Amino acid sequence: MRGQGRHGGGLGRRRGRNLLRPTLLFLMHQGPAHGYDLVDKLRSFGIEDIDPSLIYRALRDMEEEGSIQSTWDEEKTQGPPRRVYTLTSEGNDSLQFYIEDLQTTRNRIDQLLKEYTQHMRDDDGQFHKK
Amino acid sequence: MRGQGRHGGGLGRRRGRNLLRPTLLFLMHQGPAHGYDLVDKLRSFGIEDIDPSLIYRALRDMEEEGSIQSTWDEEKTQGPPRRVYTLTSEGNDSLQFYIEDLQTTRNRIDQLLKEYTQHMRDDDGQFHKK
DNA sequence: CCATACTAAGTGCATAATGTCAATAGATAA
DNA sequence: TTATCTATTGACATTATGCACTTAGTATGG
Repeated sequence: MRGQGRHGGGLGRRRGRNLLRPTLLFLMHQGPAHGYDLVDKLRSFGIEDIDPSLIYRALRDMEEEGSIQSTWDEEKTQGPPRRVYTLTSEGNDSLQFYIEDLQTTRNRIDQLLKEYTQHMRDDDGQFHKK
Repeated sequence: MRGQGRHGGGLGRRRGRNLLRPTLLFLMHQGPAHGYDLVDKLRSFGIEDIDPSLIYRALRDMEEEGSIQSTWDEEKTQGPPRRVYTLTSEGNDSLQFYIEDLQTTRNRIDQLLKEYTQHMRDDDGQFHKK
């Protein structure tokens, strides 16, 4: 499996990293979906300059971790058969962890940006050699 | 050099949510500093469960990239000699890129969190099998 | 029928980023 | 002189990400 070994249900080393996984989990929280659709839905979250293989990979990895499950779609498609991914309750838990993690991440980014603009206002955009 | 080749002044692969480098650059924007001090100052930005070697490494890498410069401190210390790191104007530019990047990252996190709470309110916390 | 394009998913390899642990070495105080 | 804190560095392993390429089914037009 790619990625960390989970310990105690947390996000392990995936803490504080990118938005792909949490966004995927969120999308599947809304209902089952195919990889190909997810590639498209991710666009509206700003995840667009990404090779589709990364998304398929994330899905496979999350399945190995037990966050989602897949079966082949019964219905006829415009091409080869599609996998339908469904969130498991472990995946739902994982999503909760991600959400909390993202909240603290956002707070930290906020703090940095705030202190930055504060500093810029006080000191007029110059960095100080001394 | 560790890390990406810079192309056109952008952040390359270093975009997203890792706050170490932008925070370091911000701290040095306020004035020169030693690695050992920076390790400490980072705590107030929530960066505390981190091995100091990662910070020293980030500093060395950023020096190779030209974002900062170092000299050995003249003054006597409580231990071995210390490096003093100073932001360069390239580093200042880099900080600007990071700030902008963090703004868009925050917006995306915001969007995800908002849609998530929205979805939870509408659909009562259940994920949907169908 | 055949070329082309789109749909759908997966593989392999390379490189970049991150983490862990230990080593070195000066200063200080017991 | 042993231990502890200061200060930085190095080696090695693991994890994450990006890119190029492959496989294959379906649809469409000539």
